[in-house]
Amino acid sequence: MRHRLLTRAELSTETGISKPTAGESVRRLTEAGLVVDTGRRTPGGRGRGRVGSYYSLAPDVGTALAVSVAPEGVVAECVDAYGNLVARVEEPVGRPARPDDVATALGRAVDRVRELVEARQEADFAGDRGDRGDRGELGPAGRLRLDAWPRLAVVSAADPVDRHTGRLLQLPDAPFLLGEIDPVAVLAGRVAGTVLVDNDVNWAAEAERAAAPMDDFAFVYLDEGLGCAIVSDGEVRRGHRGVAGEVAHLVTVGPGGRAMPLIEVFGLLGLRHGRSTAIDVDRLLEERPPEVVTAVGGLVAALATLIDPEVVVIGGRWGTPLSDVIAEEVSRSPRPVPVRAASVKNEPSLAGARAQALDMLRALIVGR
Amino acid sequence: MRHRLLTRAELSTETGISKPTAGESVRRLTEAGLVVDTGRRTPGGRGRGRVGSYYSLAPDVGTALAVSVAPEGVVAECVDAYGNLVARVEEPVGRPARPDDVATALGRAVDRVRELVEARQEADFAGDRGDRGDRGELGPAGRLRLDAWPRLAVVSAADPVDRHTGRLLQLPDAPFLLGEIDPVAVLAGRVAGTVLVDNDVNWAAEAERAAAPMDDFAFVYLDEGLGCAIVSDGEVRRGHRGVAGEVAHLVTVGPGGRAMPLIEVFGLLGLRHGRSTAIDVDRLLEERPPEVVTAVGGLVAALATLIDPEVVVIGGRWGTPLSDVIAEEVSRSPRPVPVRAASVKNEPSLAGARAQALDMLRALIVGR
DNA sequence: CATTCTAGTCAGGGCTCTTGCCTAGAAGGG
DNA sequence: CCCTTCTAGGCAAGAGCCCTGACTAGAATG
Repeated sequence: MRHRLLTRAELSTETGISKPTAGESVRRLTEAGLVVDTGRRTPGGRGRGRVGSYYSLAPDVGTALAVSVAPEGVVAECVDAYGNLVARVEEPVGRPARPDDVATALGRAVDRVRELVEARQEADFAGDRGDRGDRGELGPAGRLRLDAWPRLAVVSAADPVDRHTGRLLQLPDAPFLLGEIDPVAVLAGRVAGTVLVDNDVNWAAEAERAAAPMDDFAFVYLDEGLGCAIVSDGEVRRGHRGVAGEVAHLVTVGPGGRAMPLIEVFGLLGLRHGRSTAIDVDRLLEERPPEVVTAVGGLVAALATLIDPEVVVIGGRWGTPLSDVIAEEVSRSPRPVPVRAASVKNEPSLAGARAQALDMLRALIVGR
Repeated sequence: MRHRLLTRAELSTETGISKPTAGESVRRLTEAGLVVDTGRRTPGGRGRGRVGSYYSLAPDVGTALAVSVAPEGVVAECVDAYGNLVARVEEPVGRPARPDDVATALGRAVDRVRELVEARQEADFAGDRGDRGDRGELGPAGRLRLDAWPRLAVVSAADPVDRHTGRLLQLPDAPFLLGEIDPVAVLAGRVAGTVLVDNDVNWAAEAERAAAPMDDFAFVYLDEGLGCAIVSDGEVRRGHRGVAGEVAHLVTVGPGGRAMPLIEVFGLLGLRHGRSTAIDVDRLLEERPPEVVTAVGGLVAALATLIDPEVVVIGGRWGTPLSDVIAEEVSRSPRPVPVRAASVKNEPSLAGARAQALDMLRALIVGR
């Protein structure tokens, strides 16, 4: 998976397994249909010895789906076992997002991804036939009609997710952006295997961890919704129901030193959108009220005492630009903790979901 | 380890390994000195077949130490691989506990445990010789002079512990009961292998988990000091430095709805001992001020939002009796979470440390 | 005293791995 | 131009650990 193309001798040195065993393993894997002789041979130019045969994963080991579901719309990506992006579809949703619209967009995005994958396989098939035909070397792989269905899906949703059912959860006093949709039900008929759903913030934290490996940190996401992911001992910890880090209701320091839930601070400051429960990010960024910084400082302090993170990473549309001020606020507290802005800027949740999808696909291919 | 005494045939059915292989394994284990033929034979009375030979762990696989270090004093226990208590010593410390006194008590307790273990081995040795002599069957095990040194130690300390060094840490605004002692240094010359030190609350949570298996819960310990252990996905999570759950400084709801650190509430209510930073438990239990219940409610609410526990377990000298009132307070909050009193009443921290010591000893014996 | 039952052993064989050596086939130098 | 050198890959033999099935040892029972 890491090298894409290897001879048996290379596999032997790479893995430390002896040559005969590596050769025999490749034979068994080929027989099982997991590995194919690509027909390619080692170039004469490299070294002088005998030419080797390049093997690779069979083209039909399958693909995985990574999907991001947010109020703006749905993004669905299909990756293969090498981590290549095979297809990508963006499906916008009109604002305000109604649950039904989101669910349909999700279904449509995945359907369109499958069409793209099919088209691409068709093209590869034709190309393969052409190539091989020229060299008179049509491998068995070229003859297969491939299955375009992803073997699994990993979904990132911009709302709390029930760990066991995969359904989105409305928590009291928390913004609920997408509504009661059930991604597992929507994808059940569109994916061959598991559908894993989790909160976008948890996936973003996963991406952050991949970018800068850390065992213990907290990822605070400050956008229209408020979220937080907790990574302990190298894993995202989701809690019993899966709603660990749903910080909207955490008691913090409000205006005038009063104790109040974090989300209430925004209400008091008139920073919540009139009709929905979401935060008015544009206005917040204009006004940058110090009360908000103090309140977030309280959240970070609570994380520091309860989780003891190495660092608190701040992301989100208003969290990232305010991270400096928050860091300063926290540095003045009696238990300071390093605070920094998120390092993954581009679609962090999707990146995390994609990495997870790739991991799971590889495990599925390798595992028993 | 679970059965103490088994024949090769029993080992075979118990493990699912075939009889010849089980027999061969026992031969290898005996050769390696891990297992011995006890000389005992299956009683004629049970079944009719041929008599079998009972094998057991070799008597020299070693023991492990579990130690609890608290302001009242030190308790040291020695357990064998079966989980038997081999020796126990209690070493009181005069109050107020001075760091030097605690360190000496720790060393003395461990020394006395070793003396007890040695005495007991001497007795066993004599007994063995007597028994076997009568039956003319002196096994090779009886001849060994055993090593009384524990192979590892697990220490529970009533203060925050640095995860990497094992030293006790003074955190700002938190009670510091034992002082800057370094259990690893004290035990280095008294234990053959690893010395693992952790906070008493974490060990108590471990004991709680053993009593009622739960994957995600928080354990709040309310005594002279304030502590909290966080169990996520079946493991105690210690955080980066190891001070996760040091809640004394957590911002909560103080008198008059003001946001303030938890420990400050006790200061305002005059519930801290004059000279030390510890809480005056007796007075607290007399007065049972509602402000304390509200403040603890804030702590539980913070745990509920950040950790999403299945239940919050409350222990400690004043936490246990107040757990009902706290549960009621929490049930009125917008995010209620089940709250109950701790179920392990008897030396919970030592019980947790003992279980860990046993686990590690067994891993040491089995592992490579 | 033959039968029955259990503990333990023996023989043979399978699977997967190893090492050591051999063959195939290309490149390069005298 | 041929021989040497080098790499890919295959073959043979054997180690290690496991299995199944059949056998032996030795006690209790009727």
